Amino acid sequence: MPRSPEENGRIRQLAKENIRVAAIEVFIEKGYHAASIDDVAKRAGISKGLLYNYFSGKADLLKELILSRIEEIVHVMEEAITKSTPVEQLVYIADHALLNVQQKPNIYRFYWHIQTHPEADEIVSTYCQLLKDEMARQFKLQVDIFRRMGEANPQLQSLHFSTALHGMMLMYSTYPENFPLLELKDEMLSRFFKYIGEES
Amino acid sequence: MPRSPEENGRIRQLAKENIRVAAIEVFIEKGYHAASIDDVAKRAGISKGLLYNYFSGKADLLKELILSRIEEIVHVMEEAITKSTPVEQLVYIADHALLNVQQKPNIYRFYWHIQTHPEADEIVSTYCQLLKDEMARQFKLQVDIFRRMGEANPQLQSLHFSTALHGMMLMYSTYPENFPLLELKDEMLSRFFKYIGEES
Amino acid sequence: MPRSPEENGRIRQLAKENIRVAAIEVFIEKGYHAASIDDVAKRAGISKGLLYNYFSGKADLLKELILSRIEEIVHVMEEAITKSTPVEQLVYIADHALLNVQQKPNIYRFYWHIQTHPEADEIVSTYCQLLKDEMARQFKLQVDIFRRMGEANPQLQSLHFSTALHGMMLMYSTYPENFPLLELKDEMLSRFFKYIGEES
Amino acid sequence: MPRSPEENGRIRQLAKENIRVAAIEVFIEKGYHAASIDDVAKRAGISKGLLYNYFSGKADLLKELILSRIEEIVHVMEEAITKSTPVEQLVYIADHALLNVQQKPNIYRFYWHIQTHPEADEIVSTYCQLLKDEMARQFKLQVDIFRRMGEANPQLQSLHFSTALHGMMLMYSTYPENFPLLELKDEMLSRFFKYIGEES
DNA sequence: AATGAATGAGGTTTCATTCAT
DNA sequence: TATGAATGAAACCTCATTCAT
Repeated sequence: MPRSPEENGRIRQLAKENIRVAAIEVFIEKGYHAASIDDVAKRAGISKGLLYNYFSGKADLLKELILSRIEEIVHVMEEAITKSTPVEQLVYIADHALLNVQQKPNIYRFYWHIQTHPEADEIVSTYCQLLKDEMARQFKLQVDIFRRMGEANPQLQSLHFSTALHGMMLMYSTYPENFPLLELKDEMLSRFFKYIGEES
Repeated sequence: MPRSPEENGRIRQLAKENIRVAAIEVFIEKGYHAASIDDVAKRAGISKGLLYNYFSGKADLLKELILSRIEEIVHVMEEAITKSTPVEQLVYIADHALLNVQQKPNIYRFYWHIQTHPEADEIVSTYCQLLKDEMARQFKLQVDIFRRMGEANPQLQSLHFSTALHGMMLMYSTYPENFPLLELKDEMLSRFFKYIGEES
Repeated sequence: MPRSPEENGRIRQLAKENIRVAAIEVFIEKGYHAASIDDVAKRAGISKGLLYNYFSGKADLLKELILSRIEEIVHVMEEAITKSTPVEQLVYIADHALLNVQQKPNIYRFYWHIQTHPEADEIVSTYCQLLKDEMARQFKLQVDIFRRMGEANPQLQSLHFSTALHGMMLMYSTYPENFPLLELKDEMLSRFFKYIGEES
Repeated sequence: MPRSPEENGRIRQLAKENIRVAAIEVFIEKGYHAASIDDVAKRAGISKGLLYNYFSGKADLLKELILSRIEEIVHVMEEAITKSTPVEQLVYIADHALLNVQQKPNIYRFYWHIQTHPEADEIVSTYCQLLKDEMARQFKLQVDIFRRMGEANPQLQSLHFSTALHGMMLMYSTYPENFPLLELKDEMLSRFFKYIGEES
């Protein structure tokens, strides 16, 4: 008696998730290019063949990871703009970004790594561009926040804010030991808002 | 009439430099992993075999590039500390860093990429660590500069300065189009030093 | 209410026939080697697993197709010898062969292809040999027909007849466009029998 | 001291020829699709890698074989039309074709095999088409010969001639044992020309 | 010093076949 | 009877590296 289609669908979803988790682990450890499909399959505890049942290749695997990443990014911004004041919105963005890099520095590092890599592979290139585009879109929203704060040059302020944030994230993810992330955040926010955030 | 040993050494150095230049070009275009030795040799206008005469392998090539990079970094700091005041020293550091990323964004990008994911073997990993170590050493020197400025928390200020700088460099090298690098630098420096740099 | 054994057998036969039809279609389109079991199963509208319920593998599938082909060939000759005169018998053979290649040039092509290159394993090779043997047996029967016509060298005449026929079939199946199959047949038959066939 | 470019060129030509010979042997034995690159390399006594140094893949290998085949075909027709009378020209064509199939039945079989195969591979498809095209072009030249003989329907006569010839070649190459090739040829030529060829 | 022919390990991908359900 | 998830062997291809010349 065959499995029901729903049961099969469930199995597929679990298997794909399992592979995605394995893939990001391996990609983080070895880098996307140095990682082999076999590495990923072994980590996921399955055969290479099965991996190809779910993903059409290494590029497809990366594509799906990037799409997930994009969703996360979108989600954060959506949450941020529900806050009531511009300052709170920016603080939320900063908090979230730093919390994220603190909890998973390697993931932040990995996506930046991917984004800074010259890409021979058409498909990967395309999806990396999507990620860049989404970050650009998010940046525009952040400019709006600064505009609502009445800044004279919201574009520049927003850029300043983002570079400061990414600078921290980058350095934290590269040198996570003894990095005074919270102090630095407070320092930065106080410079921006003459105000010291007391939240997490 | 055989060449003198010194002459031979000089020729050898020129040949190696030629290959190094070709290598970084190719690595930047394709990425270290995707670049082939043959690509590098062709770019340098020599045969694969001859390349192996100068470098013991692909990893060795990358190693030497990293060592060159370290030398550059050391050199910049050495220049910086010849300036007479701490502010001038920091301004020199910032100017130099930004000028550098502006002229060769891909080189900055490439080394950061390499540094955050030593995709190659053990030996490259070791030399990447050297690069990190050098950057850490340089950071300590920068802390001293801030200390000489009489800052209460020179460590934090220095970190703040570096993160801001690297944030800019990172974002500029990723999105070079329409990036107001100089404006942003002025904005940053003015916040740091209540002062707007009028240099280059 | 369980089905009777006969009913089961009949259903099984229908299922196998369905798969056979799908298989020859796919084999003709992609070639035996390039065709996948999954292609065949999809074309038949069933799952891979079920296909293995009816056929023990890809080679077995081809084997059964060859056996069907042999049956067809036997059948044609059986029909032919019911005709009353040798000439009618030969005309029937020629008509049938050419009608067949005209309607299904690809099938003729496929079996000739298979026969001239048993690309598969031992077992398929064996069954290809059966097909060759059957064609040899049929050839002998055709020699008898020529003998009954009183030909001095029936063997040679029969061979001449067959080569002419297969030459036409081969060329028609390879270049089906604008091929004057019927004219050519008339030309050939008239040379053989001083007679022009007026049938379809 | 490096080899001179000419020496290298010579080595390359020898190596390519060696591989071509190995390839056609293996393709004949196993069929193009069932043959693996490794089979060919082993037969040629070289590594897979070297094979890829000379040919960009299996399809490229076949391409070159087909191009050689086309050259041969062109050459035969060029020779034929140097003969003084149409009959001599046709006799030359027939003799040459049959001599060829007699000496290398497998090669004739192989190229027909290739030509009758549905081809997924774009490049192979293209070059097979070239072969077909060349055969079509040659056919036109043959029609001219029949026209010069004053035939009422040279097109049909030429087609008849070709189908008869290919029929023989096909059957001989499939059943080489005890095949009365020469007798059959004489039979055919005498029917065409009321004349029995006394040559080779 | 200089070449590129040659190797072989390792990577990606496909697919016939098995098997739990 | 029926499904498709799962396997693994084998195919194609690339490229760092070696070596005869």
